[in-house]
Parts: sequence; C-alpha cells; structure tokens
Amino acid sequence: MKLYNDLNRKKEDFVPVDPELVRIYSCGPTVYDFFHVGNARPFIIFDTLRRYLIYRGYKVKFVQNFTDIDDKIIRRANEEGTTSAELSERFIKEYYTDAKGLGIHKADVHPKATEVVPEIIEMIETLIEKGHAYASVGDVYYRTLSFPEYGKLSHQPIDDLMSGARVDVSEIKENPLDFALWKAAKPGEPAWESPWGPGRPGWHIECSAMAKKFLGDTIDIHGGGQDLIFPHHENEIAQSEGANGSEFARYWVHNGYLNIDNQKMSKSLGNFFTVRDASAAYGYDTIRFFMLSSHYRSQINYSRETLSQAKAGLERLKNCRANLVFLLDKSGEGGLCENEKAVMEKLEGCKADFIDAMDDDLNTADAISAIFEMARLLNAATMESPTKAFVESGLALFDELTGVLGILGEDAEDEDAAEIEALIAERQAARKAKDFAKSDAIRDKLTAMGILLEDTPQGPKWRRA
RNA sequence: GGCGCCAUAGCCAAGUGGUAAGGCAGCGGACUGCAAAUCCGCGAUUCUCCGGUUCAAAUCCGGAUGGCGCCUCCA
Repeated sequence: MKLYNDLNRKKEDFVPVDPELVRIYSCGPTVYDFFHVGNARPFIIFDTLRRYLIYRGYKVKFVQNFTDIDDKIIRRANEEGTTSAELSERFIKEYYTDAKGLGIHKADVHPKATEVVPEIIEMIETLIEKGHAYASVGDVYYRTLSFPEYGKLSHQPIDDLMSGARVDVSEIKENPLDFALWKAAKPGEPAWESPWGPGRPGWHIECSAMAKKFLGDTIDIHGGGQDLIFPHHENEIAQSEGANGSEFARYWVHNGYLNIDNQKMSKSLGNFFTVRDASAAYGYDTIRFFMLSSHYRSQINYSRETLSQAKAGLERLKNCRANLVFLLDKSGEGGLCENEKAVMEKLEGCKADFIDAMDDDLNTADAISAIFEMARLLNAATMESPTKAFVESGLALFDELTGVLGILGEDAEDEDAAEIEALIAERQAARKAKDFAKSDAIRDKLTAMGILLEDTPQGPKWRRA
C-alpha cells in the first residue's frame, strides 16, 4: 500500500516497523461540544484506513485521544455552571453516539488527557533534564530552538516561523516560538499537583505522552486534519523526539478541509453544522458516504446539493443490497450457471480494482466506483431467476467491499416488521381484486411510515427509507 | 513575505505520458395497473487559458487567469 507522507510530501510504500502490528495514533476531539462535520472527516478517514489495513491482514492498534481538559472546556463549564469533568464526560458520551452512527469503530484505546497526567509530568521532566524545556513562573515551556529539526513537518524554516510568531510582551518565554507544556493554574481552575506547582498539561504534550504510553516511542501512522500540521503535530515531534531520542511517527497522514457552501467553516459566518444536526437532515450513512466519495486529501464542499447527491448515490447501493437479500430465499437451488460464472469473474475484477484503488493512498473515490460497477453487474445478473449460489456469493462479495468502507451499516431488526407485513398483505389482496385505489392508499400509508415498497416479479419488496 | 493546494460535462468526482472511470441530475427505450426500483441507450473530439518538451500531455516544464489553505486556537 502507498500512503502520502507529509514528512517528505511524497507517496511512499507503507511498511510498518513491526510487520505484524500497525500502530496508529489519531488526534481526537476536544470534548466541550458536539463535534461538527469538519471534525467528522478525520474520524471517518482514519477509521477507514484502519479497517482497510485490517482487511489486508494487518493487526492494528489504534489510539484516539479525548482532550478533556483545556481552555475551551473550562470556559464552557463555567458558562454552564458545571465542572470540566462533568462537561467532558457528557460530550464523550455524545461523541460515542455520533461516532457509532457514522460507523466509526471504537479505538483500541481512547485515553483521556486527565488520565495520563503522571506520564505527562514524567515526559516534561525528561525534556527539562535534556535541556529541551524550562520552568518559568509555574509554567513549563518547550525550548523550541533546542530542537534543530523543528519545522520539518510543516516545511517551514525556523526563521520564518519566528517572524510569524506572535510576539509575547511578557518575558515568561525565552523565545516567542516556545510553547507551553504545563500551565500554572489560575484561581478556580482545575489543577493537578506537579513539581512546578499546581497546574494542567498543555495541549500538545498530551498526545506525545499518550502515544508513548499506549503505542511506544515510534508509531507507524499519525493522523489528523491538515490544520494540525502546525503547530500541533510539529510540536508533538519536538516533544517526543526530544524526550525519547528516536523517530516519533513514520507516516504523517492528514486529511483536507471540509468547507461549507464553498466557505471555510466558522462560527462568525454561522455556517457551522454539528454531525448531530446533519445526520437528522441526511442520515449518518450519507455523511460517511459523502466523506469517502472524494479523496481524503482534497478539500470537500459540504452543501445541500452535494449531500443530496451523496444520499441519492448511496441509495443505489442500498437498493442493490436490498434486492440481493430479498432474492436470497426466492432464488433457485443449484450451482452457478454459465452466465453467472462469467459475472462472478467480473465481480472479482471489481474487487481487484477496489484493492488497487485503496492501495493507492486510500483512494476511496475510485474504490467506490468499483462498488458501483459491481452493483450494476449484480442488478443486471439478478433480473430474472438467479441461482441461490449466485445471490449468496454476490452478496458476500458486495458486503465484503462495502464493509471495508463501512458505508452500508449493519442490518437492524425491524420492530414493526409484523405490522408492515400485514399492511403489505392487505395491499396485495386489494391489488388482486384490482382495487387500486385501496392498494395505492396503503402504499401511501407505508411511505408515510418511511417504508419504500416495490413490486417485483417475486412479490412485493420493502425496506426502510 | 515564506510554504503549499486546486481548476476535468449542469452538479459531484477518479484519472500523473498512450488517446477522458464512476455517481447525481436530464433525455429516449424496456419492464409495471400506476409507481418505484432495475436494465439498455444518449453527454466532454476534450480536461481554465497561452506557450514549450515529446512520436504521443488532462497528465511533464514555463507563464497567465481564477479559487483556496497554512504560517495564530482550529479536524
């Protein structure tokens, strides 16, 4: 597999340090609110990368953190008259709700920053010992100039970074580029004891500490949004490599931005959509499908039109699968006929195309086109009395590929099935009696219940919209 | 000022040297009580523009125009 590595800005063959186990760290949410559709992109992308690596036979250890202590959380908690801990717990729960809806599997470890404070302190002490950090009035800062490779991920000469850095009027920091590892507690803020007095960890250090604790000094893939390249990931490299003395992450993979109506998402423009709200409008599955319909590194545009198009496209794949499931117990026994054998070969060709696409830097857009081709072949081949053997193997292959992308979700038991089946039977009776007014009325009623009904040569077929 | 990205049919979107995937929308046909779904057929002589390299370029090089991002919290 090839992956684009931002360290050298090239597609590289992916070779994990340990051929048996791929170690991935992906930056997770700061839990002070529902996460928005922009946040959802990396979650979906790296979930898909993880699924694909597993599909290709790797074992994967996947770590995604929760930032559960920071300025925004403290501020929001104060506004709501609650504590940081309660607020972050609440939005961690909400994260899991949306993540599950989006088909994002739970990470192997979901560490919280507040759970690794001892490891963070230990790492900061190491950095101080090695001359990479210094304490200053209860804070601790990273001495950026002590790490000569600073800027190697963002490809910025350190001089340019310095000229762009905000000049700090105070003399707390030695250099404007220095960033906080430990922040002294202000009155009323949550605080942990440390050698430098009560305080809390800076944002960047938590990821370095968690990656080290759960994945070791060198990880294979570090993921996140492009906006984290600088300063967050640059700082992680400085911290981890400064403290551990070894390479931190071998492949740095970043997803592109998500724009709203061709504009950058921003609260001042009011073009902000949470996944919770977006899912109500289009469905979680549409959001995931939409994200995977373009290459992960390109910018994508979230709009009413693009989401509606994604929903319609996904519909085609859902119909294909529903048709196969419907035919499962209605198809004839016996082995594949000659024509079906030929189609199966073409389906295998689609699978090969799918793998080629995914191997090429996770080209999910191209991979999806292979699935559409597969759908066309399956639809055409099952128009009249396919064999059960064909339907079964076709469905298995279809599920295999859509499952890697996680785009069709899992079958859910329908609690209203009995009632729906009764209505459909009633409608069939009306149709048989050529009482079309009644049969159409029943179909309208089912439509209102969110049931899509189709008449087929094998009888009526229904599924949830 | 520094570092980058993008420009492909009405819309979305693959394609990094060999003669333009796929999807949505639309049109025609088949099927259907009607519908839905599905199948078949139809759309870029051409990839923003201008030069160049090459037997050959959407793909490489130079330039122009337009759009965007990072360099500050941010997925």
